Amino acid sequence: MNIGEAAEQAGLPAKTIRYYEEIGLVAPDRSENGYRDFSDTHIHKLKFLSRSRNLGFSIEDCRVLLSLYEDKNRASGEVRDVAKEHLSAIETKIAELQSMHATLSHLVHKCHGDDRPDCPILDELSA
Amino acid sequence: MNIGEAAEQAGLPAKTIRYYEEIGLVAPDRSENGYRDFSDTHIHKLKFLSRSRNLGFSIEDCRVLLSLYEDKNRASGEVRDVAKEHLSAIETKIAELQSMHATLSHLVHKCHGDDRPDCPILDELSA
DNA sequence: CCTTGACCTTCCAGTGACTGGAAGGATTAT
DNA sequence: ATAATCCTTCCAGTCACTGGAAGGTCAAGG
Repeated sequence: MNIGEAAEQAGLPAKTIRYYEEIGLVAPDRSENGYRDFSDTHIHKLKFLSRSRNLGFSIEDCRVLLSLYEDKNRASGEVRDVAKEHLSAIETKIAELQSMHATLSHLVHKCHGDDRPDCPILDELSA
Repeated sequence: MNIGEAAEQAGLPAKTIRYYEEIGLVAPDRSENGYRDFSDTHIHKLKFLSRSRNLGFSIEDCRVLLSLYEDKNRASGEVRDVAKEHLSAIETKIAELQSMHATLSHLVHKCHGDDRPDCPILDELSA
């Protein structure tokens, strides 16, 4: 199948699929006319990538996960380690964002937000 | 003061300060030897930028906030709008991360994580 | 048969916000 | 005098795409 249909099936932009090929995540065949030709296996892989990326895994994580997926003798512990590492990165990020949110929402509440120039938000940023 | 001390005072890497100059966020003077020369006002601005960036504002937001800061007649409502917009972006991001976290921690718990190849995480990613 | 439009190809450049490093000039300390 | 440290500019790389240009291919309609 051509890249357009592959994109639709996998839920990824065609551009992204070309990029994934370029960095060696997927290797579609080529038709005689030079068009990429995706099999169901390729689509499967692309969906795997799409789901992994949606869970926030980096491309390099995805590469590892894919290779573990294709290694029928992998230890599930290895997969778990990658996932746990990523989980704690997510936790860190959430904590950072929550801290920003707390500070900022406090400031927004303190600011009357009208036509007057007096502004606690700027006061805090410049303090 | 030279860039090294400015960096220390502002809590920003020298490289970052040069970058901020390049994109027009700060405009230090120059000494005769060609070195950048930072006044207290410049340091103040750099600290402002550092704090804003730490709250997650984009560089373009920072540019707006700085110009509002320097406009003594600004309406605090404008500042508040920028901050509120950013707050809701943070909220969106937190929600996304929490959703990823929920899915992933569920999978991690389901995976026994030992030497056997059977792995619910990969099953889910490939499902 | 020709054209139109939708598809496909490659290649190059840009995004955000830095960060690293090379090559070389200036200053300071010994 | 020399070594260490600081400063300068410029170029390239990061991450994961995304946009666009220039051009080849294919299916449908007139």
